[in-house]
Parts: sequence; structure tokens; C-alpha cells
Amino acid sequence: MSMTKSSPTQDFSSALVKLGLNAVVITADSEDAKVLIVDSKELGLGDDWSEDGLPSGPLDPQKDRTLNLGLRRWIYELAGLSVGYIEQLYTFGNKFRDLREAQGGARYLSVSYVGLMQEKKPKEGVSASWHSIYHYFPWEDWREGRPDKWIDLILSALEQWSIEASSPQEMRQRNARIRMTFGDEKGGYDLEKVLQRFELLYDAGLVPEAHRDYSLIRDNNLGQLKISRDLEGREDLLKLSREISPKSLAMDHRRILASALERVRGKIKYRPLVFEILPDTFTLYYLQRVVEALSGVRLHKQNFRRLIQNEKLVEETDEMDTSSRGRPAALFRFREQVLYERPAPGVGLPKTK
Amino acid sequence: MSMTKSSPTQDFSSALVKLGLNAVVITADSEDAKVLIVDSKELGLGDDWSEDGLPSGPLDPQKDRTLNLGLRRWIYELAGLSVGYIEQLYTFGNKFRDLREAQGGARYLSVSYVGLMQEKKPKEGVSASWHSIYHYFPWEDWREGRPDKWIDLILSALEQWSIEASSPQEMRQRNARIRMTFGDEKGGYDLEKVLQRFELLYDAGLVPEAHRDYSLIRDNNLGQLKISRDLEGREDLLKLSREISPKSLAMDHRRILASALERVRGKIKYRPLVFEILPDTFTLYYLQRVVEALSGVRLHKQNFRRLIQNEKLVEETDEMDTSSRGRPAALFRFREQVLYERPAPGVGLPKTK
DNA sequence: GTATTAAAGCTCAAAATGAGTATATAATAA
DNA sequence: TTATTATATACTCATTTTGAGCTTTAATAC
Repeated sequence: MSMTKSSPTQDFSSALVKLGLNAVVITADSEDAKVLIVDSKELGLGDDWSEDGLPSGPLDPQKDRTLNLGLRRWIYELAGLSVGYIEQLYTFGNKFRDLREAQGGARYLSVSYVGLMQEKKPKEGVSASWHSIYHYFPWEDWREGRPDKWIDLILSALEQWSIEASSPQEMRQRNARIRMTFGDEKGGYDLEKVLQRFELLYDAGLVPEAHRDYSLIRDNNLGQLKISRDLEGREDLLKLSREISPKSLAMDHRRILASALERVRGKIKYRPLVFEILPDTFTLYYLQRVVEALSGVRLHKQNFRRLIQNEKLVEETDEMDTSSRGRPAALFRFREQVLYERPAPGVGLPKTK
Repeated sequence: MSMTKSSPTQDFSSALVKLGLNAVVITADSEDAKVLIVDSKELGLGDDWSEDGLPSGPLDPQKDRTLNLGLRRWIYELAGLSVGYIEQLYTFGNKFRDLREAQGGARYLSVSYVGLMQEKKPKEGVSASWHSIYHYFPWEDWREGRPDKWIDLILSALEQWSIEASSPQEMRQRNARIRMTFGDEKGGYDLEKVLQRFELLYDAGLVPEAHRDYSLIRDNNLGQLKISRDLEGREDLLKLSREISPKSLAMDHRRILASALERVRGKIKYRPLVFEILPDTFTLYYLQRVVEALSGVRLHKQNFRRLIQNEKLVEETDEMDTSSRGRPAALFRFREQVLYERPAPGVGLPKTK
């Protein structure tokens, strides 16, 4: 055996890490897309910036046979809910990810998952509840057209940021990044770039989390942070960031939520994910509303129906929904069979121009 | 603070795990798609089933600031190569994932990444080298049409597996699964379902890894395994599995490779990934050959060119490539700008019917 | 009854795709 | 030199998919 270097997979002596699990549990109804959030107290964090967060907890290597099951256990303990569909999202392992942990020196790693389920009430006595996703990202909701209030606020704040660049070249780069993520007059806002937009705002000091992390790092001498702006004494920016973000979340949970929304918006197009959220039977219009809530745009009704029916994603039941005002709608159910048929069935969304 | 249950994120005392990193480094030329493989000796495994594997190693929580950097360090140590593009693939954390580790009881977790790069020679003295991906999955290469030899072999083996089912219902399920992954007479082979196909073969005991894991588990009393077939004394199946898989890999590395190929085949369609593999300038036909090598199908030349040029993915240089037999081809370069423009540029593949 | 609301059905132009044929430009063999 | 072969590049055309609308039908509220 070659001994010129350490034998790789064998030597794990120094590789011990602490492992946490995070869940982004998503649901939606005809009004809104929602995420399961737990009270800051349940997360056992300090009081400085007491914030709510995603259901999270450490993996118990004894009890939890798989990461997946460990996560389901936490969701059940924190909210009393059993999630149907779960998929892994990302593993975060940056050294300064959780700053409190970093102080102690131990390495903290967390594996996040996205889950989808029908909206069910969290059990009594727990502090978990459903919150509109767009409270955390108001600029991502284009269902009523461009959300001028937010986009204009953000674009002017970002323009200021680009002006503060230290060189003309950096300014050009910043402008390119703004255009790429938030588009320009001629459109170009790609609904899927949720994470890139959030990261840009963070980087520009336009979300409260950036200020929180900045002070933590400064006070504890913890090294650098992915921020392109000196936030020292910038009360103006802190105030502005709070206007842009009516709500923020603990640690990097909002970033994880952004990844999750991006994943769902992308995957909904080519996999029948929505049906995890819908009740057993539903009208086509309700299906459309849920897709719209998740993807953040209004869709053309007739074309949406045509698509759904061409793809044979649903089958008719002989029931009708009479609860609505006008002509009663036929109730459909998901045709489970599609899972065993075609390559990539999804609900399809129009390409954004 | 609520004390009715343990305070979740705080109590990590029992959550220590060992963390490994795996890299699937992929490249391609006009002939083939290739993956970087290291010699079994470098992986420091036992000799029982001495097998090659993916470049891997433990995270060093002191040295490695991010998982990403830790992985790059290992690739450099094992192969002397610096990979350009890297993205996270999946985190595997099943309790019995690495059976050797499981014996000791310590929990082993591994984070895998896919990387793309131009083909460069590993440095002298290391045991890393490039291997054709289709040596590991010969049934995934449809560039010369349906690979009858492999598909027929596999389908007849799978038919036998479905006949061995213990109930008519199970038999139907097995048949549905076979059709969904490998298609039927009328087609239906979806090139992206690489992982599902590999998992089916594993589950049916048709890859050597299944037999290896089966004996390890039996000999060490380690609990159950995701296998639908009793492999005890099935020398016939072991022999068959070796015909189907001319090469296998250590641990679950072939499964990880399957995930990686699936990811690349999927993502190539909507992100300009290929250009990580190509040299600075290249002919359109070479680009096409690389895409074909990765995706496993032949493409219509004229339509491919039309697509690439419509999407404005490349720009002309004033050079020509004269090395070929016939009329010299114009050399193009990737138009980096596209990264800052349109929503989702990719090379596009025909939908498989 | 009539107005209102929403579902469901239909049309049509524009764009994208799949599958060719035709032509241009070189190296190579006779 | 000339024919042959290999490859690049240009152009065509039928089919399918998409985007955006208009019309008809079935229920409820008044």
C-alpha cells in the first residue's frame, strides 16, 4: 500500500462532526404557498436576535436508521406532523455556518430536506405553524403582476450598492449581477432564480441576517463573511433591510428556504410533485391555483387545462364540486399510473421571457 | 425555554459522525464519457473484493474551510488534478452504508460531488486514471442504437426475476418497474433514469455489488439490505451479474456514479455545463460529440447546430480546424456572457419517445 | 325570468421541432 | 489531373407545441 500519503478513507480520526437536520415542509392552497415554521424557543438559540426557524434537530445515530427517518422524527416531535414526500436538498458545511458553534470550534454540518404535504394543523401544544412563504420573499410573488412596491424598493437599494463599488469594473459586475437576477425593464426576471436573488440581497447587506452575522463575526473575531459591503455603523442599511424583509429567520434558514422554493419551482415542471399537496380529489382550477401559488405567476387557464389533460396527469371522477359560485367544476384525481409511464410528467410552466 | 422535550438543536452530544467526501469527476471527448477512478489500494479497503473506486477521503475539519474545498484537496492529493466546476450531488447517510464502518458501530456519512473538467493527465506516480463511464454501465450507451447485447441480456434476467415473485401482485409490480426503467418494445427507455435502472439491477441481484453486500451482511449479522431476492448460494446469479457488469466499484460508488451521470444528463439540457469539458475553442461537431457521449444518444446534426446558434451559446473565432479529413470546420468559443443573460441556456436534447 | 360566475370547449397564428435534401470545401486515391 | 470521399454548412418543409384569444354551457343569486 502506498504510504507516501495518509491512507485516505481509513483515517477518520479527525473527521468527527456534529450533524443537524433541517426540514423545509411546504404546502399550498388556492391562496398561498406556505412553509412550516417553529418558534424560536424550540430551536434553543440565544435571545440576541430571537428568531423563528425551520424545524431542525440533530441526527441521533442510534435511533435514526437513515437521515430521512431522522428528519421525519424531528418534524413529528416539533409539529406532530407526518410528511408524505421528502427529498434531500443540500448539505451545508461551511466552517462559520452556525456562528455559535464555530466559537466552540466543533464543526457543524447540516443536511436539509424539502418536504411536501397537504396542509394539516400541527398538533396542540407545539409552537409550529404554517406561514406564507411570500412573507419571507415578498418580491417572489408575481401572481398579481410585477410586485412594484418590492421590486422598486430593492432595485433602488441595489443601484445604490452598485454605485458604492470601489472601481468601475466592480460596478459593471454588480450591475450585471443585478440584471441577471432581478432582470431589467425588458423583463428577464427568471422565477427560478430564488436563491441567487436572496444571496445577492444578503451580499449587499439588504437582509437583516447580513447585519446579524456581521456583528456576530465582528464581536467574536471569527474571520470573513460573504458580504461585499462594510456594514459597520450602517443603521440606514439595517433599517432598509428591515423594510425589504418583513420577516427573517434564524441562522441561514431563509437561505435554505430560498433553495427549497427554487427546487420546487424547478421540479414541478417535470415531475408530478404538486399532487403531494392536493387533496385526493380536486378541480382543475384548484390545481392551477396551487401551481400558481408555488411558482409565483398566473397561468393561462385554458392552456393549463389542455396541458394537464394532454399529459394525462389526472383522471375524472364522477363527482362535482358545487361549493363554488358558478358552474360546478368536475373533480379529478391524480392518475398514479403516470409515475410508471412517461419519462418526465410535470405541470409545465410558461417560459419566462 | 420549553423543557417538555429535549431542546433540539442544542443537544448534539450524541450526534457525532464520521464524514467522508466522494468526487465523481467527469470529462469527455469525441469518443467517450470518462470518469476519474483511483486504484483500490489508495482507498485503503480490505482485500476481499479489492475494487477500484471514486476519489474519496475524510473531511479535515481543521484544514478544510468548506466541504467543497476539502473535496478539491482530496482530488488534488489523489490525482494531482484541479477540477474547475463542482456541484454537490447527494449526502448518503444510511446506517449500513459502509458495512465495515457499521461493524464498529460508528456512524459514517458521505457527501458526494460531481465535477466537470477538461481531460488532463493525472500527475506521475498516482494511481488515478480516466475510465469510460460506459464500462460501468454498458446498457446506458445508445449512441450506436439500442445496445441489444446488454439490453436483451438484462431484460431476460429481469424477466426471470419477475417470474420468481412470490405473488401475482408482486409480479405485476416487478413488471411495471421493469417497463418504467428499461422501457418495452415501443420504446420508453428514458435516458435520464440512470439511477433507477442501476437500483433495479442491484435490487434484483444482477450486479456483483449486491452479492458482495449480501455476504458481508450475512457474515456479520448486520440486518437487512435493500434486495428483493435471496442470493444465498445463487452462484448462477453471481455469474450472470458479472456478465452484466464487466466492471464494478468499491462500496456504493457505482450507485453514486449513476446519480452523477443522471444529474449531468439532466442538467446539460438547461445549463451550459458542457463547456467545462471542452477546450477553449472547438468545432460545433466536437461539441455535439461530447454532448452525445454524455447523454448517450446520437443527435441530428443540422438541428443541433441550429439550436446551439439560436441559443447564442457560442461565438465564432476566426480560426479553423484543419485536422479533419474533409472541409475544415470553423472554431467557436463559449460565449461566457450567456451566464449573465437568459434564464436557462442548455444544449437541449430531443425528447425520447 | 335575468345577471353573474366560473367551467369547459373551440380556434388560430406563431414558434419550435424533427427529419430531411442540397451545396460547399477540403483531403485523398486513382 | 480528376474522381471520390469526408465533412461542414445552408436551406426546406411538414408536424407539433405554445400562446393568446373567443364562445358556449351550467350552475347560483336576485
